[in-house]
Amino acid sequence: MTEVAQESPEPVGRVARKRGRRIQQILAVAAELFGERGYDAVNLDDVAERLDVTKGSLYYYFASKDELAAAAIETLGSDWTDRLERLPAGAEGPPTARLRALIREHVAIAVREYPAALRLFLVPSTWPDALRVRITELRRRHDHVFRTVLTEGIDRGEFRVVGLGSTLQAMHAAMSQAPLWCAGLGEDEQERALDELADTLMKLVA
Amino acid sequence: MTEVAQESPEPVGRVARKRGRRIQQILAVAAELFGERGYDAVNLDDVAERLDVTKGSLYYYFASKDELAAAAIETLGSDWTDRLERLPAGAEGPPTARLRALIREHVAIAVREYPAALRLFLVPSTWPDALRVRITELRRRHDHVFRTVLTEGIDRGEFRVVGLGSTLQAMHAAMSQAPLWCAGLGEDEQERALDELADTLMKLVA
DNA sequence: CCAAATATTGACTCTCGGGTCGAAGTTTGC
DNA sequence: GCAAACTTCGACCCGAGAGTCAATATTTGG
Repeated sequence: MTEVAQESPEPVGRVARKRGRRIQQILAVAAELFGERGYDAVNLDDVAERLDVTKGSLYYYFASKDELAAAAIETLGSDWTDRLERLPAGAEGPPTARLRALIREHVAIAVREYPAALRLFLVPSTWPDALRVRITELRRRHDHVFRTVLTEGIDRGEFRVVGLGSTLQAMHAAMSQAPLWCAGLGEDEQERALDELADTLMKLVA
Repeated sequence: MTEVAQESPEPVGRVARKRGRRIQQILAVAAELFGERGYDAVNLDDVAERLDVTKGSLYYYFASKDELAAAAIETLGSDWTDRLERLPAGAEGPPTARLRALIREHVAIAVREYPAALRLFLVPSTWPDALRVRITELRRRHDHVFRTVLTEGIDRGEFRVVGLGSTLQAMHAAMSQAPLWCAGLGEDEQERALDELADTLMKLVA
């Protein structure tokens, strides 16, 4: 269901691996474009062209635009979410330090390596229904990471929040829009901007 | 340039007024749809259908989809922005009270009466170039309102912020996503949610 | 080296939706 | 009541882009 159009009795030889690599190449390009432009504005000829291939080839691997987009979002989003979940910052130590590091690293990674991914969260309604479900799931996972640290900090008395919901909502919102905010800044300015943003968001739990 | 397709030597009689009303009706529907779905996903047949009219009629008043969308955004956005700029909360009094009221009222109005408008700010890149300019201008005006109160509060020593930029960015981001957050809540819950959000955002300047 | 499996092509179809326009219907002002 | 102005209709054109497919090229394993 996740990616390939044809389902074969999965022969795991050289061939299958090559096929897998090709799919990864396609997904990488697709993810970039879908993230940049949104669903409607991407056309498959463009995707194909970037791969020096024709549209027909895409349909050899994916049954439809929807399926390609779904798979692309899947990789884009889950790579990124996996990474968030495994951030050492999220692991242990006092909640204050953890949260600060979590915010800072998460945003840095997002802005640098997945500038497109955050778009997914901004206007879910522009994506086909099937994709929205996946997006919601990803969002839930992100939420969970931050919620965990937050509740722990609150329990320990390190954090004082007005409300868990609004705090999470404000944090996610601000982080989602960070790439937009950072767009057009130089390396250093960007670093400083992200530091500032992280510090600002920490005030929400101060 | 703003709205009508044909430019006449503006006869300001009954006819012109009627025409004006019709245009307003069209814009109201268009604004709602464009705000809800974004530019691409709206098709003019849908807009026409909601008005119990055919597409041809729309083209009698507007030269193109772009122009209709531009005019729709114009009304949607400028009504809303005018209102923000004129909020009594923004006028005088101690910055703390003003900012809190400003946030609270602004979000309430946005969620209740302009649920679609905020979408404009979320992903500007999905709109045609001409519209992006207008959107940017609106955003600037919103920014200005909050920036004014913030700087005053800082000068007076009432506010302590990490940085003006990141504070504004975080506030705008959170407010922009409020409708998404409030979607599906009942009247009362919504009120409480918005109160909570406003209080949470006040922590950014505490 | 050859046949079978795999991958790619490019020309094709088809639908959707923006945009046009002359004819028909309605309103206005005299 | 009637001509002129204004408004609406709906059939039509057209380009863009999703999706198809038989033919062709390439790779693989024996």
